[in-house]
Amino acid sequence: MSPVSSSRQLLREPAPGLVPRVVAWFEDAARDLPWRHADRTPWGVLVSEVMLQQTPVVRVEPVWREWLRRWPAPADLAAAPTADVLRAWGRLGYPRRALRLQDCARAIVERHDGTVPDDEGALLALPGIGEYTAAAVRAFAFGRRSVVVDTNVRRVLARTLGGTALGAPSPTAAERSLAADTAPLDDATAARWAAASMELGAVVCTARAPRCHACPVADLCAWRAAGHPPDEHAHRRRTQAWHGTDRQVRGRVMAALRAADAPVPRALLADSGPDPVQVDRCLGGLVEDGLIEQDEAGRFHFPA
DNA sequence: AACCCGGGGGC
DNA sequence: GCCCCAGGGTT
Repeated sequence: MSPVSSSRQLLREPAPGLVPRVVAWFEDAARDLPWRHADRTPWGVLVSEVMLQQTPVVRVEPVWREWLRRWPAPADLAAAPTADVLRAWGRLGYPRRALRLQDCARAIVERHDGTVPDDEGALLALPGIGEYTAAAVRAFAFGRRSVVVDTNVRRVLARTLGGTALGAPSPTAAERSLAADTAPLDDATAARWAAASMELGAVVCTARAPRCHACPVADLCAWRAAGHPPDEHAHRRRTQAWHGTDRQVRGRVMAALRAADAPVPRALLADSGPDPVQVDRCLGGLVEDGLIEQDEAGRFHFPA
């Protein structure tokens, strides 16, 4: 590296040492996850990223394995009965993701000849692929530079560089800018940094009980240096209600249909919630979302 | 920007 | 019981 590019790098880098040390730590500490194996495919990476949206790794892994066994390529999922797709999704949660993943597979077949695109714009245009997932697929499937800003990266940067316990309640332009400035310029290192910073947040720099003693950059962490001040946005974070909500009722309906091998009459779904009006509202919503259908006899089932 | 959308496990 | 989790889509 020339002196000129070296000084540029140093000036650009918010905290000298952060990136190389986290990347070096990752070389040893990386969890052995199937979508990281050498024989991974872009499709497998994409599927993992969609499943990992709001669902922890330990619950995704077995479903991912079975999923890739059954539908190893986008064309396979595109051709599958939607009922099979929703059953295979199981209890990962947010089942609309399963519908979007199948729509995504169909779009890949139609627009890209069955091959996962490596272009960020093309990825973003696919159903269920947002800013984070497009960047992640580019980095992890294709080894390309992209700025990955997930909840882990936001927390790691907030702590090490910002000196705060957590990021803002929702991602800000300042956070994206900081992440962009932190990401190395070359493809290979940027892709490693993306994976490494996420991993650090997932297993060491965790939200609840961070393991600072095991952190490769504890000595340069601004949050640790400041004495671990509490989250200044705590009063603004709303924890989502669960008991008695439509989401809980919808989940019970989906679980009942997964357990059934034939269309289910409305009467057998009554215990999905205490309030019949709410149950009907949720059934209507699930139909609206394309997650369930109603036959001539009024019984509910998954789409064919 | 705010809201909706599952489900489970750690503490 | 509370909080968090490799977010996306809609309004």
